Amino acid sequence: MTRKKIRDIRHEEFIVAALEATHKRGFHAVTMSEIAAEIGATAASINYYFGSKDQLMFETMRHLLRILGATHKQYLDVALDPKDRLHAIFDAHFDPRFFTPQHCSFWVQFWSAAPYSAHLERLHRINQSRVKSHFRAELAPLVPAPFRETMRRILQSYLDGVWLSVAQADRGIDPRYARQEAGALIELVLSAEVGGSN
Amino acid sequence: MTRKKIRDIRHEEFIVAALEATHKRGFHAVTMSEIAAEIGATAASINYYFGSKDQLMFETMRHLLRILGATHKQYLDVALDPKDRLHAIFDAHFDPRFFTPQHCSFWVQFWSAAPYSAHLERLHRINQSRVKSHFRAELAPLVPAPFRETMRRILQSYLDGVWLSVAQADRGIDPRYARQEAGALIELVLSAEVGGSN
DNA sequence: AATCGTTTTTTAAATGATCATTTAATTTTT
DNA sequence: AAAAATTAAATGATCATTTAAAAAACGATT
Repeated sequence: MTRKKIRDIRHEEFIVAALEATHKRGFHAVTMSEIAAEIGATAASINYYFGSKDQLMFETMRHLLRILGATHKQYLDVALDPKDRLHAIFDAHFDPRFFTPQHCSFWVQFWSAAPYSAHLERLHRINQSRVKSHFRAELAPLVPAPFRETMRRILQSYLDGVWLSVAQADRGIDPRYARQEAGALIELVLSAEVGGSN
Repeated sequence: MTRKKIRDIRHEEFIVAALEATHKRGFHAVTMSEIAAEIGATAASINYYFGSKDQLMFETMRHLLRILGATHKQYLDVALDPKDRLHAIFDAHFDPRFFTPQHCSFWVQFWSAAPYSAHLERLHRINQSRVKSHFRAELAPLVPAPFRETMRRILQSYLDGVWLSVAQADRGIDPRYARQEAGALIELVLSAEVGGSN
């Protein structure tokens, strides 16, 4: 049953290689040869399979988005109440599979390059609005309408900021700690009505 | 009294040009010629004044850090109580002079490239710990010790995340709105003790 | 299982383009 | 006239991508 086509195997391998090599050398500095060398292959075969360097990077990001989506789904499936569902967003982003300098640094560098490529920008917009609508949906039963949008922005900016910091800290951050901290912020946000307008 | 040396004038001009051109074309994509063209000069003169492209980028970031520091100082000078002082950090980062796609996008791209250059990394570390210690100092009289470090991280990640989002939104965000939102987060953080441990 | 032709995969080398940087000469300022 | 500032052109290096050939995998036929 190991009927996997070579094509699919290579696809997977080169994407992993792209993540690794990019983390080592930087999104723009990394060369085709370096990526290929990561799996003992040659630059030309990247083009054979992906057509171009840009396309490889694009597919690599799509791969990250796919596993992020799947992970999020897993957490949603076991969420019991609205608060769990809100936690699920952070749990997914802070899942050990993702929450590594490798992924976060690819992520940050990719997005910071996005505004300069229609191709990448589109992917960014799609992902951004996906996350946005998830946050909105989960916050709806938890936070009264007047504050809701503000709280969403706060949570979302915080989330981005944490990834940014992981991208820069080469030792990474313990996922458990990140979740705990996110939990603290969620508690704050949910107590907003109580805190009132000081 | 216009005794400004040509050297200083060009320095200033090229830094502005670097910001503008980088915003248009991206940190890595932008070329020396494009930056020079921004002020009707030629690539060679950038090297005459700065020695290299990297050095120009480095100086440009130092310039941003300088005016951020000066702006922060201004706000601190009129702060009356600890809460004002905490606000001052956000007021500085969200000052109209800074809070533009141009600055934020240079900022984000620069930092995302920082881990790959000892030169840039050093600058990053210095700035990072500067901001960290400011946050710590301002939070000290406001938040009890057990929560303090968590709150600091939340605020700091949030701050980074907002800049990231401005870098990507090409129309920018109204500074007044950003400050208001930061104010809301500060209120949440300061009410933490009340909210207690749920 | 061995052979041979076909297709797929891989590579080494060639191509071509882009740039940062250097150099040497020119223009401008002092 | 000397020094400073500027530039056009040359240099040299780096890469992504293309090309053409080699190697490996495959499959049908003995």
